[in-house]
Amino acid sequence: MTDSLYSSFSAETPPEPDYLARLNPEQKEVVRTTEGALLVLAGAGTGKTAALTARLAYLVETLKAWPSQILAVTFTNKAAREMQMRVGDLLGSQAENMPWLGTFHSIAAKMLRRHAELVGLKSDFIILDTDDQIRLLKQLIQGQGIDEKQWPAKQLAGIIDRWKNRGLTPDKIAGKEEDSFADGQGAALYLAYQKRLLSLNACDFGDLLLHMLVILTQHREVLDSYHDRFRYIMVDEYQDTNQAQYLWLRLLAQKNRNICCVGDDDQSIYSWRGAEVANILRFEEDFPGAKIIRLEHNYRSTPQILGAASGLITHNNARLGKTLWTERDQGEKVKIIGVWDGAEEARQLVADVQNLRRANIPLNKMAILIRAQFQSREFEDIFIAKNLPYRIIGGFRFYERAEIRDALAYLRVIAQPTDDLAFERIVNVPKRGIGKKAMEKLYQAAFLDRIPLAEAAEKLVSEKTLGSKITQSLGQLMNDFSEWRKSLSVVSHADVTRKMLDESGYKAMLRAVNDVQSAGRLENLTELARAMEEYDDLGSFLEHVSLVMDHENDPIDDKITLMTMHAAKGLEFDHVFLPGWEEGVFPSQRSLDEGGLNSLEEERRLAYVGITRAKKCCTIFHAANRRVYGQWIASTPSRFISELPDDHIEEKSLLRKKTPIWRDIWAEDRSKNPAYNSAKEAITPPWQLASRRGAGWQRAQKAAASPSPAVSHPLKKKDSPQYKIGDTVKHAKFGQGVVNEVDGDKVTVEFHDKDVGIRKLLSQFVSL
DNA sequence: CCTCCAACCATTTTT
DNA sequence: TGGTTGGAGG
Repeated sequence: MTDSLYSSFSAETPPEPDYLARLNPEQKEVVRTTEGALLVLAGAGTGKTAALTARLAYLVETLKAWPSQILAVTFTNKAAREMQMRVGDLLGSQAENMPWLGTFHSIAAKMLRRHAELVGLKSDFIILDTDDQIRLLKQLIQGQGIDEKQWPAKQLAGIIDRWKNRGLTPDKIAGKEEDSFADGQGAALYLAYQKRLLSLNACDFGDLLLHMLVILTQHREVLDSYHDRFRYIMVDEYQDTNQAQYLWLRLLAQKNRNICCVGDDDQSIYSWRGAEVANILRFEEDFPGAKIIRLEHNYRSTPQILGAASGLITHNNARLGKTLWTERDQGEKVKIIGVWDGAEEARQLVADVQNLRRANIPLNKMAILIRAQFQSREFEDIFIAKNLPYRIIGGFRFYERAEIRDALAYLRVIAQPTDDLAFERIVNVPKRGIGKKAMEKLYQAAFLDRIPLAEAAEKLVSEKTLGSKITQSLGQLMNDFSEWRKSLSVVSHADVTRKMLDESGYKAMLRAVNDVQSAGRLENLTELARAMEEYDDLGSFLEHVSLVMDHENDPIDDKITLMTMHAAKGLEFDHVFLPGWEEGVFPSQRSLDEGGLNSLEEERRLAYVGITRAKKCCTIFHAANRRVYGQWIASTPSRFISELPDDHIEEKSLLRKKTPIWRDIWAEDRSKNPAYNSAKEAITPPWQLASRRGAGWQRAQKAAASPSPAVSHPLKKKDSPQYKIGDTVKHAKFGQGVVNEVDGDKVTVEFHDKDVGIRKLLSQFVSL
């Protein structure tokens, strides 16, 4: 569209603003449909965020609402941040005042802090992490005299979480539900847990929404105030909402009814954590007269990739249905490569990567998407060996690492001496000789006087009721805490943190270990202090941590990305590699065992998400043999491969037997066996057999020498020559160093870089 | 109270 | 196979 075209009818219609002109007709319709309920079914790569942000800008620019009158919710902080940024680009300074753009949890927390007293909390309540939650539950379970081994706290945490996701308060747990834990004690434990949380002035994640639900249903005036405030509501990734979030939205939207939900039922991959696809499938019933707009013009992938993905997803039944199309050039077919085993898969994949790299394609444009974390090992090993820069997303998040959590616990105690859970966590880290017995005395003192643990500790120290050694070290700690607290008013909180990490002996403890991991841990702590500098004070930093829990790592470096398909949702790459497409791995046997057909469909949606991440090229791998729990297993290619339409794929087998007969096997099975789709009754893959057979069988198999790839593909031990003491060697990450000690295939190297220090590593990771 | 070894058991993950 | 965890022993 050109300017002249516009000017010709500008007399009646003013020219569209830029952000509208850039959109396609369907996207424009999304923007202009401001009143009433609207469901946008946005397929993968169809410019959903562009439409959503334009709609937000439009509402503000046409003066339908102030930025502060729009509620815009996302699931992740990343999505919220991106939306904030893009709205900022469109609206400029006006967008700075978007107080209600955020994740479900951050918005619910913000609301809850205003009305905390209505559910018995104070507005400065703390938000617990999963670790705290489990420790607390463990105490309650043991307190009830229940065998914690038979009924693990982790399981109860999961059950309570699911109850909360469904909007169920303890009084609503009845019948069968109660029985799901420790012979009917579930509901009682849930109630006890909620009481304990209140006494700690604490909340878990589920509570943020649950408490708000209670408040909004029981306090009309609060609900009214939000009805007046929010003229428009927008929800991203609606297919991921759980029952509680749905109820919360419905309450808030019930008066104005201006709610716009965006989602894609084909990309619903989080049912296992409470998301209900039903919410999106049922939208029209929930909001009678709702309008539905489909975004089907894909701007991301080639027709080949889209064709393969679309063909796959049609095997699902529970879907609203969309037909994606694209104007892009045909492109390459999806490649399917069969290999002998996991090691060859990794080697082959990396060879492909290096070919692309030689063609000057940056590593940033490539990604390896896996089903489960255990698959990452094989790739990490080869990345290090081949010196290929990589980035692993997910796995352990920064704020979930033990050392970071410990440091945060210290900070929490500094900020709030009443935070018992934090105190408990670090009182004996590093070791201060405060064990079970001393802790029992502390609990008792705290319980009798109804005071926090830290206060009880002060008391016992001054009364000298504990052993002299313990009194000494605990006294020192309490003293340190008050010193750190005091210095908070003198120096920055980041500096207090550095001081604290030193004086508490925490850093010294890590340094004393001196293994491969401790150096990284120390680095993380330094990074933590640095990250804190961006926050005004300790309180706001801790709030950030409990809600945001993420930590951007530099995406500027040219590295290949390795992550799960779950983590890849919403992202795109020119070249996508999908390894491990074998029955049992993907679709995951565990998932199938648990949820049957529904799970199979969810796995298929995950496969769809995986393929649609690719812009130009998509390569799928499957191995004939794989090691599972240290056991070699012959594996069958994934049924998903057989579901890809023939004309969009290109198969290559690197096995001796070139014929990919397995495709026919699946095809035959599908036509003959009506149970194909019911997962459980489908032919039993070897993987499943492995997980079901007892250890006795496994040993027998081992003795009988199951297919050993070490024979067919001898590992090139030449890659790791023998080193002598005194040799100067080089490591991809740690740089140069001198060999101190040789132990079989491991070497101990003293690296020149002092921050790295002395490390023991596999000799294959270093070179002369 | 701490350390060490055997027993155990292995998805996906955001907030 | 390998990481975690909890109980026994020092």
